[in-house]
Amino acid sequence: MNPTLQTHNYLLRFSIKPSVQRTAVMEFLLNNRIHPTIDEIYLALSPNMPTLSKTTVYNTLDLFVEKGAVRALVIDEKNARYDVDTSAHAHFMCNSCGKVHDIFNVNPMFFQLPESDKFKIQTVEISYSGICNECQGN
Amino acid sequence: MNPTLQTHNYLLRFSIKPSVQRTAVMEFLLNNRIHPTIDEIYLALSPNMPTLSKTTVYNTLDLFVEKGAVRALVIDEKNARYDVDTSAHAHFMCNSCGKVHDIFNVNPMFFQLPESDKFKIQTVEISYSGICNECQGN
DNA sequence: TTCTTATTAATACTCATTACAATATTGTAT
DNA sequence: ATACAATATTGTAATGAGTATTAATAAGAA
Repeated sequence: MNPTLQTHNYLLRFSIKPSVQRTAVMEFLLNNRIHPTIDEIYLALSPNMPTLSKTTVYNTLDLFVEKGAVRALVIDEKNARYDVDTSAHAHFMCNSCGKVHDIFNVNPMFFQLPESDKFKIQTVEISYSGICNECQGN
Repeated sequence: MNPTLQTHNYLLRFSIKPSVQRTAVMEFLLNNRIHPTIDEIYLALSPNMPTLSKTTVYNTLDLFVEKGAVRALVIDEKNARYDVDTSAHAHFMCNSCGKVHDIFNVNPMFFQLPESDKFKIQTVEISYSGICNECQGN
């Protein structure tokens, strides 16, 4: 099974009709777990898809989020970032280089939604920041 | 001791020179625990300070954050929000009205920084989202 | 095919934030 | 007080992410 067909099926599992553009975006997300911004996705794909529009990348990611195939991260005040891994895990952003990394060794309890009579709590996001090793020459 | 003088001293504790503008902004933050945006602060103060510039509000908040008097929240993808309460607590944003509220009944352990040999982790932010009671007519 | 709908593309627009330059204020030394 | 230097404030312009709109294209059904 070639990778594109695999991605096709992946999209179908989320009830997303797999167009060429959607498949390309999803394939990029699956193969590049870097929590990319819209711009990074667009810049990565446009050389091989010269007609690709940035608007399409926006629309595609909105759709992926709506269908639950992707999580939008609110950790970088500059840009929205997207993560294909929707399982419970936290993120770290380096304040120097701006890269976002996964943090998996976080107690799963932390992702339980707290009880509240004031709010119907639906999502959690646990975000860390600091400096990555590359940025402190270590 | 009048409120302004109190705010003066509050700023001094963070090594912030208390100008008229800074005092007004801090006083607003102390008296309005609503995690306001820059615009909300500006709109609230400008009637009584007609010459106030929005740039000053930006500069002031940047300074407050730098001095540790205020925390910038990254929870609302639309705007930055600011919180004078720098103690360990989480936040909830309503996806309908956009208001941000404090969540205090979160296990203090959740705010401990995890060990990592890849990153020097310096801050945590725990953000919840969903729908508030006002927005679901309840 | 032809009609209809969904998707993509291109462009224009909005609006938060930043950059920059000019003015005003404050603190200090004389 | 006055002069000077440092800091703070203001106004305007620029940037750039995200959104809205509309036209063009592709896909699907009849």
